Amino acid sequence: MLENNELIQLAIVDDHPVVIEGLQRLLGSKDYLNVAGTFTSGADFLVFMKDNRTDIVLLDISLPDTNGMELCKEIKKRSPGTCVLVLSNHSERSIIMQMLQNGASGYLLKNASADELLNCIHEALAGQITFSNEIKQIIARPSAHELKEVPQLTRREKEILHLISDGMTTPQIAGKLNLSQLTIETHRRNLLQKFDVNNVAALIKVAVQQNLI
Amino acid sequence: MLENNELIQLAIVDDHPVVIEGLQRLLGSKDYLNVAGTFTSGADFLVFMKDNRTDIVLLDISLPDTNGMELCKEIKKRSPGTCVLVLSNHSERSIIMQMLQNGASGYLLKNASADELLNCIHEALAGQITFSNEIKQIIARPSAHELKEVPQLTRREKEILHLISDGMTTPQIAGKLNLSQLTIETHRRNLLQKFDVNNVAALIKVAVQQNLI
DNA sequence: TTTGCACTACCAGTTTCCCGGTATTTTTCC
DNA sequence: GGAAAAATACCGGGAAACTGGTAGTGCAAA
Repeated sequence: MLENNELIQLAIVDDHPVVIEGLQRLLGSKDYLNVAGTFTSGADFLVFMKDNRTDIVLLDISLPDTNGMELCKEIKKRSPGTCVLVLSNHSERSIIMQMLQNGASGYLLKNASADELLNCIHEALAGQITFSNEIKQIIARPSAHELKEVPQLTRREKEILHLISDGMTTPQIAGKLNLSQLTIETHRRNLLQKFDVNNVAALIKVAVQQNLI
Repeated sequence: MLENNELIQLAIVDDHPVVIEGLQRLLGSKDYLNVAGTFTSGADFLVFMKDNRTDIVLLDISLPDTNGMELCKEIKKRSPGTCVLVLSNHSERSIIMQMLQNGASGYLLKNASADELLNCIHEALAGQITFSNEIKQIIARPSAHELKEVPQLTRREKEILHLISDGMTTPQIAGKLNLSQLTIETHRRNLLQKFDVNNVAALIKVAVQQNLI
């Protein structure tokens, strides 16, 4: 917890110097925070962290020397109290969610406004999970972001999709619904076709990612 | 878009009268919105909507006559301009995400504070996707909410999990990684054991839901 | 240096899934 | 009431997945 009137120590990790400079100009003018350091590599930041309290780090994912996902994990491991706010051009739902799972407190795309960035910084420091509006949109409706159409499923298809995702086999589903195994097979086939995938692993992945399950 | 000084028309749909009453007390005192109607059934609300502009509806999921998921879809179908803000005791990630996919603009649990509710109402009306803090927490880190431990995966296991979720078969993965099919089979076996599931469908569902993919 | 973990590989048998479609009945909606 | 959509069922063959384990090598950490 920050003491009253103590400056927020903020670090920036991004492989593009112009991004760092822009962020410095924006954030450097705020009298409640101190841009304690800026880095173009993950390794340099990890060294910095050893001797410098960092309340929050604005972290890009694409770095020359490290995988941002692993770096995020490593930051949280070494300094659990440091908030990681991802600032990235990667807008894939999968990357967003994995970064959150690896300990990031928040995620914004680089096109977020200055106000949004500042707001997210404050929310993260307040202990909240924080997303920019565009990230919330991606999380809520990934298909809209990917310009894909979510397949329209019939009542029975939805039911069977859920049962498949619970790990039930075709014989088990047939038993539960009192239908022929061949009927279940046809529904599975139809599901694979509607989602344009070849097997159940890809089907379930897309269905969960598109918030159908 | 609301005209300046025009009251926000808000409806409440919940099967518990005490919840409705509490919300009315809270919201009824706000001079910028009008509690246009309260309903304990989905059907009644749909009838109401026909003749009454509703800018935002606070919607429970468990209703006596309808499935809240389908009701949400139906509301958005009949009146796309109406914001649906889910107010529910259901905290399962799966339900949250399905409601969002069905068109809800936001989601809060019933234990959210008055301030959070009001804030979410404003964000939803501003065209944003909005979550209470607890919902963001659940979305970001479902395992923490479910008091489950996310399995620790080795580097190879992660790689193979991703490839499986992309729909690749064991022979295909073996070819891609230059490993024996039997090696891939062992990794798959280990993944199933770590996640305590019986097949790949359940494996991928849990992995995506826990934000590992 | 030793121990433990990760990774690789083995393999036969059984079960399940996917593929190539086609066809009939029931339900829903206009 | 009719058309269209949804649901049900068919079925053999081949491929893939799952199951029951066991075992050896290399690397990392203590």
